[in-house]
Amino acid sequence: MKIGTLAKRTGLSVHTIRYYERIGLLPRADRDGSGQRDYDASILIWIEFLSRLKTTGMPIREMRAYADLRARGKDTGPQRRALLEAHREKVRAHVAELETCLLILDEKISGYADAEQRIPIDDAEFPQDGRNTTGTRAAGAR
Amino acid sequence: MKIGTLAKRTGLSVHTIRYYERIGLLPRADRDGSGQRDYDASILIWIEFLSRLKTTGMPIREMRAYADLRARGKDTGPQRRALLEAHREKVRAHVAELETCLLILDEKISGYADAEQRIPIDDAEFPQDGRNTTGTRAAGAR
DNA sequence: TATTGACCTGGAGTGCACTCTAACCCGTAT
DNA sequence: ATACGGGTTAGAGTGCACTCCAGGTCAATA
Repeated sequence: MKIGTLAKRTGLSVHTIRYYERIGLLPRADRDGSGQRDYDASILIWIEFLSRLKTTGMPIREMRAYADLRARGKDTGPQRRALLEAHREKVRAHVAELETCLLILDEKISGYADAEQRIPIDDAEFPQDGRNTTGTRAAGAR
Repeated sequence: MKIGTLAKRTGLSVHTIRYYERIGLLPRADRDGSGQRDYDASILIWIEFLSRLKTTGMPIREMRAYADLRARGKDTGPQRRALLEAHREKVRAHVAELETCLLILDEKISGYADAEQRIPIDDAEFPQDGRNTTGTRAAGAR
């Protein structure tokens, strides 16, 4: 598989794929006869996992640390596990924080909803912005 | 309250507070006799809310849009509400994504844990290369 | 009086994670 | 034969969100 295909399959740009290789997130790719990168399907799994790490907010330098351990292969299992466990805790903490923020957002939104309730469509007395309040008699007040 | 105090109370740096004012996230602060910013306690609530938005991943330009609506005051309630509702959906979606990632992390970590289980402390023998050939019995030959 | 520490401004610098450019090469289709 | 649609490199540029610096003012303390 060539780099363009890989890009399509992963959602990364070809630029990003080359960038990831340059910084060591992806292993140096095999080349075909004319020097072009030729990927094995197995790379898809690795990239997908990297994307998960990215989604969960892991910075690139940490992904690189993980990638480096993986490249060293044997005996680095415990370290990789420790790294992922530490990361998992951070993600859990972040999720908890987000849940709290969601509650606060809910409250704030309810506050606005209530305000809209208390002052019905009736606030036609600030016409200037022309917010067409749902088309209900545009020719109204004033 | 002066900027240093506010910084301490909010966890922002004084640099950041001035930066936020410059870009319009914070209202222009009142000044005391000698031109120094003098904050009213009410700013704490606004900053706390901004921090929530930030925690939930809202980019600064969007916080600014919200701050601008707020500054315009009257009649912008519905727009502010819409903005927050849209944001809330993004946050919910992100949380869901994180939950999925957590499951995958769990699996990955279990995988490493299992591997450590299968090869106890016994692998003090470093078989130099190649795939472990797991046969190193040590524990339960499987 | 001199020093200290906190404040002020405009503007430069930083780190991250891409993203793009210039100038090149290669194989296929018209 | 040449145009095109890929690929290659080193290196420059971008956008975000700060973060810091130089050079200054001001009030209080040693």
